This record gives sequence, C-alpha cells and structure tokens, in this order.
Amino acid sequence: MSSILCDREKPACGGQPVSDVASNKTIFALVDCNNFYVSCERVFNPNLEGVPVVVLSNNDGCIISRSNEAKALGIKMAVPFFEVRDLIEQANVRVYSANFTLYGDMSRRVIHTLAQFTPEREIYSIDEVFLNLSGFERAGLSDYARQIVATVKKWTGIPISIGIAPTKTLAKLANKQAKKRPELKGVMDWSALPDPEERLAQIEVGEIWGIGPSGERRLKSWGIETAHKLRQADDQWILKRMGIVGQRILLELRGISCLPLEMVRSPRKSVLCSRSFGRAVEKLNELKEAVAEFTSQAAETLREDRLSAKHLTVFCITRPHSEQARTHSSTVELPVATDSTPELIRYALREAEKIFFADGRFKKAGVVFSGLVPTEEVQTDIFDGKNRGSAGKLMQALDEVNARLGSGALRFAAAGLLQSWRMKSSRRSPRCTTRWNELLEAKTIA
DNA sequence: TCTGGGGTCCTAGGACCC
DNA sequence: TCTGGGGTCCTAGGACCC
Repeated sequence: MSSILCDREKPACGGQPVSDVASNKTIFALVDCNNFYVSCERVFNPNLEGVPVVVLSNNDGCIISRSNEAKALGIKMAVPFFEVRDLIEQANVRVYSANFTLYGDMSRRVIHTLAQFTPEREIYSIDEVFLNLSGFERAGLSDYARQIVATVKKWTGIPISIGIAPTKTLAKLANKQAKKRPELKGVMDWSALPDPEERLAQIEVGEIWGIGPSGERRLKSWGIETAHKLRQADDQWILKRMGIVGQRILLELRGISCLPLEMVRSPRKSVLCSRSFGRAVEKLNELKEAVAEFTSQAAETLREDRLSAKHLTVFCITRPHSEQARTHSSTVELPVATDSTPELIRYALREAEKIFFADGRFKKAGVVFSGLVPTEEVQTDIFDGKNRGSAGKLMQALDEVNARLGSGALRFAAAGLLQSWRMKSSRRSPRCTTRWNELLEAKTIA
C-alpha cells in the first residue's frame, strides 16, 4: 500500500512476476463476443438471424443473453424470466435454456482464431479476451483489428467487437462504444479520439468496469457522476473513500495502466458447485443426494486441474429472495488434502447433516472446496492409513469412462438416481459440437 | 408460483501474541 | 477518573465481474 502512496510513477499493479505479464508498453485490445450465447445459438440455427432471441440461466431462471432485437424490446439483462414472459410471448421472442457445453466449445474456437494474430493474450472470460497489439502499430491498429473481426466471423460464425486503449479500463469503454456505433464497424481505438475528455464526460460512472451499483450510488452522492469527473478527482481522496480498487480505476481512466495483461492464468483458489432446486427440498435424504452430486461434480473439476482440497464447505439457502432468506454453512478441514470423490462425499454428507434442520424449505445448496494444493505435492500423514494410490486409479478410470460416454455415465449411488430436485432446463438446443448423438442434421427436401 | 452459477479481491473486525 | 500498542492471522461478508 505505502509504495502506491509514495511512488506515483509506479502503477498499483500488485506483485505479478515479470515473466507472466506483458511489458509496460502494452496496447490493450479487448475482444468481446457480441451477445455471445445468442450468437452461438445462431451459428447452428440461421433462422434466428434478425429475430429477437434470449438465452436463460440454469433453472430457466433469468435472462443471461439477449440479441439486439431483444434488447430493443426493452428486455433487461439478468431479469427474471417470469417477469418478461408476457412480453416474450407477444413479440415471439425465441427462448433457449443455457447450453454451456456448446458455448464453451465455441469459445475455444474463437480463442484459437485470435492466436493467429498475436502471441500475447489473456483469456478473461468465456466471451472476452485481452490482446496486446503492441508492435502492430505500423499495420494501423484499427485496420488490423477489423481484420481480426472479419476472420473470427468467417472462421467461427461469431461476431465480435474490439476496443483498443492504453489501459484495460479504457479498452472496456472503447469496446462498449464500438458496439454502440455501427459506423465504427466493430472497432474503436481510444487513442485515436480527437477529444477523449469530452467522450468521458458522456459516460456515467456506473458504466465503468469495476463500478457496481453500490459504488455508483456513493460516487453520485459526492457529485461524481461521469467518468470525466472521476478522472479529475483527487486520487488520495478517492483512495480514502473507495480503497485501492477505486484508486486503480481512477488511474486507469487517466491512461496509467494498473491492471497488467496476465497471460498465465493464476491457479484457482476454490472450486464451487451449487444449484438452485427445481422445487423446494424438505427431506434430509434429498439434500444429501444433491450434496453428493455437487461434490462429485466439483471433484471432477479438481482432478481436471490436478488439485486436491484441504477444506470442504457445504452450504444451503432457505427461501431466497424473501425476508427470511438464510444461508447455513459448515466447513470441515480434511486430515489430508484429497481429490477422491468417495472420500469427499463422506465428509460432505456429514456436513450436510449438520446444516439440515426440520421444517426447512431448501431452495439451493452447494459445495465449496478450498485450501487447494497440487495433488502431487499433497502432504500425507503417517497415520492416514488410506491406500491413496488405488483411490487415484479408480478416479482416473471413472473420469475416462465419463469423458468417453458423457458426463454422468458413471455416478455414485449417494447422488441418487431420480434426482427429482433437479433444475429445469426445458429449452436447451442440441450440443451440436460435443455430442455425437446431437450432431446437426442436413436434410434434403425432395 | 416463478429471481443463475462460478469466481476473485478487499476490508473490517476479532483473536491472539508479545 | 484514567486499563497499551503494534503486529499477524483468520474469517465473514460485501462488492464486483461475466
């Protein structure tokens, strides 16, 4: 902290190792897939072009992706489905349940295509990648970016937008502008603006990356309503009121990069699997079934990353979205970190029993693994007495079978067979790119 | 009636120690 | 009357992101 206060020249980046981050002359380009999930659905169903389309979250709960036509109807992001159901029926909006298997695969294709254009990339999320375009100035940054837009569209079918700027925060803003203004053809270079100050004055603070609803309320209460005003604010004053996060945003708006391009993904710190139930769960054995299922799924993720967990938390939520909504949780420290599903299930079920209470109506539950260590570095205990080698082989065999026959082909009995608490997902499109039996079919009409 | 899921980072406050 | 102070570690909860 003190280094930030004393040394204004030094950006408040935190301690990334030099080799993992790009040089300080990074030219950030944020690639963002337009309406990503909807665009994925359109790739395999061209009838969806030009008509309003939305994609729903798990459990068919909220709207999580909207086509431009759906946005124009006034359907807001993250709004509960039931609130807009009438509007959706009236306007004949096409509705899809989320198909994350398909979206994940399409994301990999986009990233692979981007790799043709620059070696320095940070995969930020399923639909966003930061690139370093430093070294491509001679080609003309905007021209080069338009070439990227055209290639990604041609090779994957996914439309993207690119914002270019000296910091990530400005690149985010540039990207928004690129989406808003069709005449920019999907690309905006912030540095090429004749009057960036004026542009910042038109942007509300709530639109800035990192300023959420609470930050927006506080800033506005101090009379800071636009990105321009925040940029002009005293950074020490902001530091005192909004902490290091607020100060970083302010500096980034001034063009001082505080958030480097992180090309190496930092190791994950936790694995979580949770679901809302399709209906309220009231029986202990159903809660235990669900907890066993979530544990088994999260353990699969652990093994994919070759990690073992030292701590396990089980939580459940009773009656959310109401005044009595409560989270109950219980954490156990394992004697030896593990990635073995049956062992983890044993501990998880014990915690589930602790948090269960009669008369509870459970709406959601989940399992969190933390204290993650690489499996080959696990500290064993001489009094452990478990044959960890054979447990490892069993898990490997299980993962191989499930990889070949589809996730869930081999399951643990503790997770139950009926799983009547399972969520709704009634409108899912076929997993065209990852399931043989859901391949797209071409039909000839006689 | 019906409101996602998976993550990270930061801060405040309590416990504890010397 | 008046009850230290500084440091570390841990945890819970808030805020934010996509």
